[in-house]
Formats: sequence, C-alpha cells, structure tokens
Amino acid sequence: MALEHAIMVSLGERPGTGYEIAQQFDRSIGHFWSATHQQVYRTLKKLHADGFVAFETVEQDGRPDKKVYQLSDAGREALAKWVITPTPLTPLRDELGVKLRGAEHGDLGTIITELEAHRDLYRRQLAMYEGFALDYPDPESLTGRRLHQYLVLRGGIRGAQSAIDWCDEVVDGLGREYRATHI
Amino acid sequence: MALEHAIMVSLGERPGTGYEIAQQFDRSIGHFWSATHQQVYRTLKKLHADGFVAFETVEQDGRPDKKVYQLSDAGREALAKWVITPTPLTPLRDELGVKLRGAEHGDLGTIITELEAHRDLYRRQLAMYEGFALDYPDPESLTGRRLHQYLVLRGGIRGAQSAIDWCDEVVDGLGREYRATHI
DNA sequence: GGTTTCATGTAACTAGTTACATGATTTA
DNA sequence: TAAATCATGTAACTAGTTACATGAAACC
Repeated sequence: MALEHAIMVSLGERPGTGYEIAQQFDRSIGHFWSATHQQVYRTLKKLHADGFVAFETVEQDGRPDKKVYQLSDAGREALAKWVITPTPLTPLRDELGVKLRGAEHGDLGTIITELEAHRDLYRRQLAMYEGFALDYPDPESLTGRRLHQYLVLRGGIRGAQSAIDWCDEVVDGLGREYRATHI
Repeated sequence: MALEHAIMVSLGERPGTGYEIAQQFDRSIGHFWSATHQQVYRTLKKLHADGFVAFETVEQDGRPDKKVYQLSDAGREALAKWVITPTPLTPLRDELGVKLRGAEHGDLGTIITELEAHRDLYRRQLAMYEGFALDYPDPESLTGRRLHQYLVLRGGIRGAQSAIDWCDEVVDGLGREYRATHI
C-alpha cells in the first residue's frame, strides 16, 4: 500500500509526471522507499482509476507528450486517513544476513570481500545523505514539511551508519577467523 | 531467491519439518529474514522439485504425519555457490518514513503516539535479541557457525538500537513542533 | 557516432500476503 | 470448555522485478 501513498505524498508537495516521480525514488523519496518507473506508471494508472489523482496532458515539441498529475481532494483525504493509521513493524529481510548465516558453506575470503564492498556502498550512501543534510543547517528551528523531511533524512543517515558499523564488526570478526585458519 | 536459501541454510544445520522451519522464521532466522508458513511449505515443495532437498514421511500417532526434510548434495552445492555470489544493496522500504514524510496531512499527536508505539516494539525486540546474546558470553573466542550466528544477531541488535534512537529523535522533534502549535 | 535525458508504456515473471481449511492433543 | 500446539496445505490476491519496446534531442 505504501507505494501508492508515497506517490501521493510526492504529488501533495507538487504536481509531477510519472517520470519525475520515478526519479524522486532514486533521490529524496529513495531514503525510505524505492520503486522502478514501471511500478510508478502502473500505480499512477491505478490511482487515477480510483480517483485519487488527476492529470492533464501537456504537449511538447521535440519531446514526447507528458501527463502532469496532481493530487485530487479524494486523494488528499485518503492520504490523511492513511497517515494516522497504525503501521506494523517492517519485516526484516537482509540477504547479507542469510549469506553470513550460511558462511560455513562458502569461502570466507570471498565473504569478507563482499562485506567490505557493502560497507563501501553504505559509506557512499551516508556521504550522499550527509550532503543532503547540509540543506538543513539549523535543525532545531525547522517546522512543518521541512522538519519532516529532515527527520526522515536522519533515519537514512542513522540506518547507513549502523550498517557501516555492522559491516566493520563482521569484517573484523570474520577476519580474525580467516587469519586463524590461514596461518 | 533468499527465502529458498534461508531454508537451505536451516536444513544445512539440521533436518526439519516445514512447521519447524516456519517457527524458526519467528525466532532465530527471524533476525534477518521473515516468512509465513504458507511460503515455507510452498518453497519446500519447489526445493524438492529442484532436487535441493529430500524428505521422508514420519508417521506419528495422535498427530498428523510429518515430512522431515534434509539438504541434498545438490542443495549443498547450490547453497555454496549462492553464498559467494555478490548481493545488491537491499532497497529501503520503510512505511513509517512515508507516513512521517506525509505528516502534514495527518494529526501530529496521533503520529507521535505511533512513533512511541514503534519505539516500544523495537525496545522489546532489542531486549529479546540481547537475551539471545547471553548465549555467547565470550564473542572473541567464537569460530565457525557459532561466530556467524553471533554476528548476524549483532546486526539485529544494531538495527533495533538504531531504530529506537531514530524514534527518540523523531518524537523529540515532532514533540517540539506539537508543543509550539498547541500553546 | 555513442551515451544520456526525456517520456511513456506492455508483458511475463517472482515474491509475499491474506484468507480459508482440516483435525487431533495438550494445557490453562 | 476454550485456546494453543502440532502439522499440513490450497486459492486468490497484491507487490515488486526483469526484460522488452519506442523515439527524438542534447551532449560529448
């Protein structure tokens, strides 16, 4: 359900095309939800059928026509209702955890390299998030939408940092085992 | 793909029934992967069709027959291959993040209560994980499977702690906003 | 001349969720 | 006597992934 609502949140901030929304899933919305452009187009179609969004077709020269969507009153209402609805805890699904748990079946060196690669990716993610955070120089004074955006970003930063720390701990632990078994 | 492999990892440690494996997804395996019993039975059927697991039917009196599954050589091979395969970064999907980002559409008080409820759930999760960690009193001396299990558990602990800290920060930030707007 | 950007989609597939179904035994 | 445990499953649905498709413009 959250994909529909993530799209509605975006359209609640400003109207946009499917293309633009899909891009946001690689940027801002991407700190807490991800989706491909296929999902976005499909979901916009459904939201339109449900009457939660409206669009107008804009002709462009040299570029394909685009559909600029905006949130309808019914959409705004549905979103308001959803936002105050209790959310269940997100079920954990970490493939790297499964692999680590099955590490005895694989090669320890390869697994350590894999963990290091992940740590690098998380470091890059963290650096990107910290870059975004520069847009909020005085967090204590934020209110409304800007505050909410900042707090969500803080979640991204905390998550990335925690992932990096865990990778460090695992690389360290497996490294000790590796050195012990490879003289 | 990881569900198949999570089940194979479990069967690699000891043979078991679908029922027992499904329970593990509520306990140990649950620190990093979740699945319902329906998924487990369906996937076991597929793993059997692929030749990665074998089972023998055990009759019981007073209880339904059960199928005790074990990992086949082909399964062990497939698992070994998968473990050293690169894993992409898990796409983030946090419904609470979407709701927070759309907080302007909802009631701030309700959202704060929701965040506090989540913090409680994460605290309980953390307490449970820390209970499990008591089984590993001397982490520095662990090797092999026990070490891997411990490191995965550490990931669970770090994740829960980081979620609690984030909830604290959000409750704090939204609380300030709430008090400012409700005199 | 090749890649990236803009802009839309269809189709087939895999994974996960929710609801329903059965039935004996043990525990509170 | 009601609920939980043991043990298996089917069916229908929702969500997410992967592959394919089109086509002009701008940039290097």
